[in-house]
Amino acid sequence: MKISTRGRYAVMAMADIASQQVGAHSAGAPVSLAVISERQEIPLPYLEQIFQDLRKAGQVESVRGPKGGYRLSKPADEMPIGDIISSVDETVEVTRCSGTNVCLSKQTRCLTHDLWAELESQIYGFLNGVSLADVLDGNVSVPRPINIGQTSQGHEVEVIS
Amino acid sequence: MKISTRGRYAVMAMADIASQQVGAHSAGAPVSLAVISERQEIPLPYLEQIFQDLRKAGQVESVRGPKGGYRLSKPADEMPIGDIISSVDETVEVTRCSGTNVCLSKQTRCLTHDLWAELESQIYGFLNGVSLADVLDGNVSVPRPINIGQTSQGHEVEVIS
DNA sequence: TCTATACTTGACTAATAAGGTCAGGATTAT
DNA sequence: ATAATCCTGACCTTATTAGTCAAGTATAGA
Repeated sequence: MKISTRGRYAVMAMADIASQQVGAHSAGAPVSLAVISERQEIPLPYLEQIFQDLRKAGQVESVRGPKGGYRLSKPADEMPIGDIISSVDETVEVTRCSGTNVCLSKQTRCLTHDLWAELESQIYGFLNGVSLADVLDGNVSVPRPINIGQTSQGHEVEVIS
Repeated sequence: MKISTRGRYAVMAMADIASQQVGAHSAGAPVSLAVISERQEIPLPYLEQIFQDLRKAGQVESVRGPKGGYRLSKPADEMPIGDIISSVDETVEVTRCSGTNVCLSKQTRCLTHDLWAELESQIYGFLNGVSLADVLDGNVSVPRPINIGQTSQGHEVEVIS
């Protein structure tokens, strides 16, 4: 399992823009892709591609012409990382019998299905619980789920303190 | 981001074996790959490949010859899904400057690094908190992290009850 | 002992997706 | 005008995934 460069680059670039903006305001001079490309070491044409997705998803606003560039469409603390990634990365893929196709019988195959669905939900939950501002503040770690319910005997969830 | 078929197939196959075993015992007749292949609709030669990994990682024991097959090396409730996936899937990949190479300067680029590291940790945490027995029992959903600490202003973590 | 059933090994191939490039066009500040 | 930008879509190259193949080796049972 791995994270695509598109998703990573998108977050890096958005963080770059956010770091250029004064305070939490989304105003200020737009940041050009040429500059981001150089600072973050991302190929310019690839960035252009990625920013089309971000723009279409409403994450950024573009300003054309000289001195143009992009700025965030919202303050960084109202911008969950999950939204950024969803904008450029097509969803988290899961199983064969996924999506609309609901499995009728509770067979082994589809029991595992629930597992992937829950994993997907966990990932989205995490990514949507972290904002771009959190990333800039280095404020990213999240308390581990507390084990309220039953776990099968013998298998303990490790809680890191 | 997506889950490879290797990882999925491994869990499906392990769940298949576990479902054939009486109770939580790891004893009982070994299950042949031919049977798993048919039940789970996984190509036999591909399964053979996957099971070599599982065996080398100590997740299963093999019995050769007629009436042979594989059985779990441990009771299903002592077998975290994370271990199964790690056995066949090489690790969760993260960033460019990952692994041993620690970033010295706290630049934008490496701030995002912390994010991916934490995501990885979350994923492993989830997968290791669910056992094969949990999957068979349909007992997979996990309480959402409780928001103890500070969140940046304006962005609220949604808690599903 | 023979044979069929199974696991074992490792090289090979085909399909897909990821990652990135290119050529040009549209807009606008100066 | 012109240069700096964004905008669009097709294209290419490479790595990975997914799967195949061709040989083995071990062993239960007739």
